[in-house]
Amino acid sequence: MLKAAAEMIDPLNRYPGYLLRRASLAAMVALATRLAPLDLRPGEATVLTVIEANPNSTQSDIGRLLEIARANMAPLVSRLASRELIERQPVDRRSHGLVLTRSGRSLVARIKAAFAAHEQTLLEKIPASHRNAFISGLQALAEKTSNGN
Amino acid sequence: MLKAAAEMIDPLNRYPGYLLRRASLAAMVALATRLAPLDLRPGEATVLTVIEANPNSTQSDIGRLLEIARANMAPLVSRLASRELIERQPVDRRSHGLVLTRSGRSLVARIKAAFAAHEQTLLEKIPASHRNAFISGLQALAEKTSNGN
DNA sequence: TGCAGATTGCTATATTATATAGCTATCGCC
DNA sequence: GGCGATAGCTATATAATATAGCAATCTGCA
Repeated sequence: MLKAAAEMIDPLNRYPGYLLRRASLAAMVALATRLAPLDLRPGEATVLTVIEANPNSTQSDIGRLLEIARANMAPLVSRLASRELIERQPVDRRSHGLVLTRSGRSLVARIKAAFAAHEQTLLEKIPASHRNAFISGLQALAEKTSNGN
Repeated sequence: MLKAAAEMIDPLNRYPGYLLRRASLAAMVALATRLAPLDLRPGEATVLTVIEANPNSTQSDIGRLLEIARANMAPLVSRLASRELIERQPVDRRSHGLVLTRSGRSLVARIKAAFAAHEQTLLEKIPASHRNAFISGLQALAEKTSNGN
């Protein structure tokens, strides 16, 4: 009486919202797998690339950009610092700017290679003629709803 | 020295994988908000619509279809049953088929309306000329990689 | 200039989704 | 008849995310 999933009616398979979730989940698993050899989770790798692109940003700045709550940035940054991938440069007595260390810079090079390979793998699944429409659709859905936070 | 997120360089804004995650997250929050008045989370609402479309499926069947682990289906189904939205019909002494109760059926009608409104809201953000390419792109990324599970 | 209110980094905690391990009872099939 | 697979379930682990609150510090305005 076991029913194979393929034999069941899935009323959701045409729903963009459902597909979006499934696609995102699959991509996240693939990315996490790719980053595992670097001992980084996707959020950590992302923060490192943002620090490279915006040296001396505070962790609040980065949290705002990536929509990571301040409370969750603290342990994340702390772990990166304890691995000596980043350093905290004092900005004032309350905050500090984050910069990559030498080993952070070399790790970011590997992260960017992993990201590029990951994105390449995703794009390859989509016919070239659809890629621009696909990406601009994602941008429209990902857009923040104009709250300054 | 506060940097507005808009002033920072975001090296990820052209990455489909990153956009996918942001879009999916935004859509999930919107859907959860829409379902909150029904006291349902997205997964529960989804399971109810699948039961309607596939009456008498076992919870293992449904878990396979939606990729929800058996271990996590148990409490989910149990909660729906305790709210008398579904009933368990014995199939054999080991498993049972799930069917909607009367109140489950009327709730599913409201769920489907909420889903339709949600999907409509998502689609409206995408130019009509891009929608087909967008959806087929999502389908390509969401596709399971041919493992029988 | 001095103070009120905002911000920073942080801890602690709660919620939710997801994943693994393992258990018993039962089923299907050879 | 019995072995391996499956169903449902509990307990537990991991992770991402969210809120509350706190002390130190900063900023801007009266």
